[in-house]
Amino acid sequence: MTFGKGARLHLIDGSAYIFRAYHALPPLTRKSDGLPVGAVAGFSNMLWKYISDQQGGDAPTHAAVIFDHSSKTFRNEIYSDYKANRPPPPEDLRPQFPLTRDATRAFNIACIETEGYEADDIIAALACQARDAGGEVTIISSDKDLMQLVGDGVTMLDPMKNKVIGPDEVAEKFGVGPDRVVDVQALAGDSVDNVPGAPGIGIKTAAQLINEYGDLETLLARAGEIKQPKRRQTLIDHAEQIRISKRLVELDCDTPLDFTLDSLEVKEPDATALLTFLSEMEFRTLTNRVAEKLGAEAPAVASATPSEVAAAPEQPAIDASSYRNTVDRAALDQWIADIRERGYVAIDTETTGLDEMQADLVGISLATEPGKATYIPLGHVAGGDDLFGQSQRLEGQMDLDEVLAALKPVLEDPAILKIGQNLKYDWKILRRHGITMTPIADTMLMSYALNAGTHNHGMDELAERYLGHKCIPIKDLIGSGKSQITFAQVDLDKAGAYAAEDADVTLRLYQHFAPMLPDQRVTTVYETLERPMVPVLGQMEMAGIRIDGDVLKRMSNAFAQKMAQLEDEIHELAGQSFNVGSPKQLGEILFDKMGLPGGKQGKTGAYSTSADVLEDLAVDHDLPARVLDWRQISKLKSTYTDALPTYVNKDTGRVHTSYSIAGAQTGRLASTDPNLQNIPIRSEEGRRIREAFVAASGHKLVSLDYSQIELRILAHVADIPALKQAFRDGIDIHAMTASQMFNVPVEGMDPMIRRQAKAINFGVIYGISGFGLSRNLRIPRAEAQAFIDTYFERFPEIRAYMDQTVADAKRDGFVRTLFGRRINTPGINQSGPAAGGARRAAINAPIQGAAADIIRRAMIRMPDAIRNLPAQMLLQVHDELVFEVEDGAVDELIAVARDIMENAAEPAVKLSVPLVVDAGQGVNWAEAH
DNA sequence: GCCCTCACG
DNA sequence: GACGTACGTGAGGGCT
Repeated sequence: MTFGKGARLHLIDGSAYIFRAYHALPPLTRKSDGLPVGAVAGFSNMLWKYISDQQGGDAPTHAAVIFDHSSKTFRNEIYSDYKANRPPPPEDLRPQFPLTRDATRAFNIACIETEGYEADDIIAALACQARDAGGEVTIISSDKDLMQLVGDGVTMLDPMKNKVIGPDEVAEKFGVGPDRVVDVQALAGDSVDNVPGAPGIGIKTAAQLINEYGDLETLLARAGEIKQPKRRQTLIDHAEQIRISKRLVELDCDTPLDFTLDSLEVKEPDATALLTFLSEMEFRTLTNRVAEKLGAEAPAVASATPSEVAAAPEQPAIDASSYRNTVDRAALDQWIADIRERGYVAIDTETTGLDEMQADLVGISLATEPGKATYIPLGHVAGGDDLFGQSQRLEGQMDLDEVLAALKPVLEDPAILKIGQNLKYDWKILRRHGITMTPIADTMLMSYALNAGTHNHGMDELAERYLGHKCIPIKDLIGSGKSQITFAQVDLDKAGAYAAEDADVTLRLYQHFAPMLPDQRVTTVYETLERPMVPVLGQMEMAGIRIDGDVLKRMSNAFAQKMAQLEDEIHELAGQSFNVGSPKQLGEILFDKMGLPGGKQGKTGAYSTSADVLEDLAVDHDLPARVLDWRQISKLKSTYTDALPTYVNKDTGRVHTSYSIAGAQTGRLASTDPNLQNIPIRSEEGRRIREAFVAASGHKLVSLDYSQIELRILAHVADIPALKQAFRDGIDIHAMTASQMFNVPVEGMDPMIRRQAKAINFGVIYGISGFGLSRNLRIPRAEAQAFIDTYFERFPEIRAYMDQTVADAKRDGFVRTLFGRRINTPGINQSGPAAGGARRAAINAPIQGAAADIIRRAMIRMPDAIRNLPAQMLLQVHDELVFEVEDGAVDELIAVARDIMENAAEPAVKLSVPLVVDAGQGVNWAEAH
């Protein structure tokens, strides 16, 4: 097609892609030879995503990726310091530049660079030509220097935010239209590119001046009329420098091009060329993905590191058709003999659901070496509808009890390792059948010890990342949504392929991860903080906690009444009826109809109606105050009083949460289905929900919680003498902080002062900012910043610790807790706003993580310590453990459990501050806490 | 399935 | 000079 009317040209800013890819990804290297390829990988992924996204009716007819060629351009002749303070590209990025060109060509997209010109110049020339020929141009970049090109026929697209940048967006950024952007840039200058501009003038002022005088030349000619003396003098003194700046930022249409627009026509990628490139780069996931999409065979991708090869030589490909179901005793006995001989087995159970307390066992799969796996179907039924709602058991399955009886000695044999993925699930299922698996290994927890912070640890993700294998999705077997069936209804062949594959994959993951634990120095973490959690949490979850449904029911009714009443009042105040629960509708009422102050927020453009905002409005208005009340009650009702009773198990009459061991980045547990780690306590109405968590008759609930554990850890790791002494002396730590900061005595301290010190103490743990503290305390930002400055002056060790932690994270790509837990920090070397978040997370992780380690250590020792007491450990809430104890044994339990908790760090770590545990007891959780 | 909001440590 | 801002979670309801 000849370029002309109707043609659509996409111009991709290649250099921006490269740097974004480089900073967004950890420093990957090609496994076979160590060549750095992280940026190439990210770049290729972005190109692939771009191509995949361009399938609609407005897909481009022409496209090109444009690169910068060299750092010296004609602009250096205009101004020798242009881009002079830009650091050279990182060592490991440099060899990747030519590879990104290769990648572009492999994707069959035109690849353009010209000696002596920046990518921006070429983009400008192409955009002009294409526009003049009657085509439409989209520049894929968020570079502000390109915004001057926006106009008729030319738009930009921010590839990260997927947001179109048109004249309005340009005006929003620069305060002037695209045609005046260069004037503003000339005045404001640019520190990144070292464009001087006019000193003391930023974009805001520049836009104001240009809007007042029309354009830059008029402004410079009439500079003498400017009222502000300093500004006037600046413009007069620096007129020449400003004109040079304009020439630096200005892009013109006359960059010589040695090719035509027609040559940029979009072509289909050549499958062979593309797949060859990707497999040579050893991008396994992308190779497979591209092959699948193009309907081509993926070439083999080299993968294994030397240590992996040693662990698992010549693994056969994962092939679901190679497995055979085990359906008779002779075959089962053979498997058992094989397992006994080897001393290990990978195991996976298939059930009718996700709730281990309710799901029925449907089958068991086993694997003993890569490629050697089987499925033992036990409870499969006919799929279709049956006569009386009775399910028809399928032929060709062994008897469940017989199989379990045969496997039990193996599964409980202390000399045979049972390997699983998320083995807590299978452990609980089998425990319900009287089998207690031990010893165990868990590939999910191995990955967590190694890779926390980098990615999640589900089997499908691990298989894809580390084995280059895409597992059969469960949805392919049981469907989804309303028509979903249970695994019991899946036919035996399909079930066998799926289940045996899971065991096979688990075994391979085990072989992959096992040698890496010592390599990465996380063996101790895995062995002492991860693996032992499985039986401990398994028992806690199976114990469950009793809930008084009547109490919740009564509260729910009361809440319903109160909500209805509040709703009426709110509608009355609003003058119309609307859904109070809809932030969208509420925002429109508050800000459009009533005209209250409080602007738009967020990328969706919706009004924020968060509690923060409503609290400010509530000072002068009744409606937001009522909405706050309504929200609180609505939350309590829907999330707690209504939802909790639905989780009561029919058989046990108790609620059984499930803890994720590998869910949180820091080592904390997370509680789901239901979440029992966020039961209300801060408000009085909410706190009463805890009255419904009750002990069995003749028992009490006992709660033990660590006092200030994170601050104590901070005092220890950052080695802060004043803080450590205060903890040793048992002084009120927030009052002590306030006393040090504001030079007031601890005795008779103003509670407000103490409150502020407390907020700062917590803020420090989170990587404090003046902004955050000012919002939290509702004080002016300058005041908050002054507090923080004083704090760091009084406790300089904290600043040093924070700087050191961030430096470590930047150097290593991870931080560690006192106990060696490794938390990876990808993104710590990013630049821009995202870096702030990564920094704070890196500062917080060792503190939050060490606290998590300590309570894990206590929990792991607890079952043995309390084995002779009539007591059970039921819940963990980050720094709190909840027990159910017979009435007569409460005091003894408290003594024993407190001792374990207070000494949990030892002997691994000798803390320089004491750990203190507070205890409470009662018939319900509200009393006990 | 995403966003907003809010419950906890 | 501007950006976006406390760390870590899970769940329910609205809306598309």
